[in-house]
Amino acid sequence: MENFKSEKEFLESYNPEDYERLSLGADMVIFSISNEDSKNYRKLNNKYFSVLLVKRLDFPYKGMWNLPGGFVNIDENIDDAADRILKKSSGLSNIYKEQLYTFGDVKRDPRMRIVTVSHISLINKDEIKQDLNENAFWFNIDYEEKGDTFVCRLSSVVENIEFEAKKIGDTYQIVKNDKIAFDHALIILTGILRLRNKIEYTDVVFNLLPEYFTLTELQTIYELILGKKLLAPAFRRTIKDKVEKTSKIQGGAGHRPSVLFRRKKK
Amino acid sequence: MENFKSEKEFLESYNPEDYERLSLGADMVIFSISNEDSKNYRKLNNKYFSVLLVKRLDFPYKGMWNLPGGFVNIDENIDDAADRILKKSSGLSNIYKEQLYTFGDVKRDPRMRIVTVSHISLINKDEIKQDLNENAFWFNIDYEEKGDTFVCRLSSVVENIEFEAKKIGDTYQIVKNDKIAFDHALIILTGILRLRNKIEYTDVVFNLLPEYFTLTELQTIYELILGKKLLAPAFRRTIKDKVEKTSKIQGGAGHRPSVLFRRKKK
DNA sequence: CTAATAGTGTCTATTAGACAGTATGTT
DNA sequence: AACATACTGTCTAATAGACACTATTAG
Repeated sequence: MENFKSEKEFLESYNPEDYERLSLGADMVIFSISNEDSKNYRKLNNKYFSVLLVKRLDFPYKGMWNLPGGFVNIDENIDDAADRILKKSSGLSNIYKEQLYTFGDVKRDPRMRIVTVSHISLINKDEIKQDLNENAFWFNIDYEEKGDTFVCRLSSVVENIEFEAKKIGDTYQIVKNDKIAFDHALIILTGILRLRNKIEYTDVVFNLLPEYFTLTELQTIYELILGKKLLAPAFRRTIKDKVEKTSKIQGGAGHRPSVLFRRKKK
Repeated sequence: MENFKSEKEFLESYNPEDYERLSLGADMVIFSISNEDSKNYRKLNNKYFSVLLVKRLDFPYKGMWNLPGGFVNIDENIDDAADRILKKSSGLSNIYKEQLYTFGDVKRDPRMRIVTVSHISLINKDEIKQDLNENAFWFNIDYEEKGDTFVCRLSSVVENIEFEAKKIGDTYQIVKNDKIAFDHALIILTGILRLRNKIEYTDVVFNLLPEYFTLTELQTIYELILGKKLLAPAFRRTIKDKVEKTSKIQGGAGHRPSVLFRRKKK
């Protein structure tokens, strides 16, 4: 190595082309809650935990589904690329997002070496004002774990998808999948697990909700994400410091109306 | 976009050079536990939570400290690059590691766009058989948090370092640092926080220990990483399902000898 | 014996789980 | 009135925190 007198001198002689380079992408696992109107006036709406997927129109994996994503530009921060993709897919800005994991196996993309920084994002999809891209659909997530096997069913108006993963040590491996492109099934799985874990010790759930909500709605969302039922008294006890009662009331259904709560700011 | 008849045809026409590319690195936050012999025959050894840093001999940031790291080769998985760097810095293979976070701000490296996938790794440094690189040193970590401020002191035989970060929302920002290169202070901080969090609900600690250890040693390591004292009876209660008593005993000091435990495998 | 650490018993406080019961809208 | 959900009271079980006490070694 040559001997440079100063950092400035070093930088001027430095040629980035000397190193092999690759492409960097950002993929977004955008989660939200979907409502299905109930036919029975007495019953509450059905709620679903859902994820946004886009149908691929081009090779590779043409006709299969993938996560909203794109390349990180050479002069763009990863965070900014993630925000740009979120904005493009939903029209929304200032959305909750966090980095999930970076997937970079050499052959994950058949075109060339593309490393992707995956993110999860939580949105209240009722805030989306624009129409979704015509190839983008919300898929309701239903998953179960039996021992080391994780089975995930994704259902939308246009297609039903099922994939399966096996836990080997600390990592999961996709063992069944024929409709999700690239390694995106693994990314979705990683996102579900991250959110399930994080919902227990953070306040991220509130990003899925409108400003005012009932405690039953909040509990249902916890149940959907955790994949199990909770007992109301215990749930209300643990959540009580995070929310505050408002004077608003949600009525209109064939049963006792519910008080609307709001996230408590400290 | 052209119309391709098959995935094969598409791939043959695809030119990776059409996209701007960048360099990918992998940096390793290698944690271990250091022992300092006690002068008083009655007293236990002092233990420290420590991290491996390397002095930079070249520009940029010549003379400052950085994490062991390197580039991810174009035909190399990120995991394999991380293992290669671990092997190079410690001589060890099959070490515990996990991906930490991907840092990719445009200007994080003055040379060019380098995105780095940081990892944490936990080792028992007594297993290192080879000499460390002459510019690599173990730094004992001592940190404290006061409100939103995180102060971290790193001390080694050759240098003492202090850096400070402020919490803004969910993220930390380095506000004082003059001896750590690049954004590596932030990476170290992120690693400490991740480990502190993870030690509470996983079994990763055991990667820092030899096969046989005393419960007091184990408790001390928890205390060092968590940055607070624990009560022995409560600690022993919570840890008891993860360890098993052996018939070995650690004596030789001026006090009651201790039973050696081992990690319980299921 | 003494200093220093190892290890246990037990009381109390806090938190989680379970279940039963009461309350209150709309049709 | 009846259904469906909203919401609360309270008992019990499990877990965490605190402290005091006993045990055991080298010198």
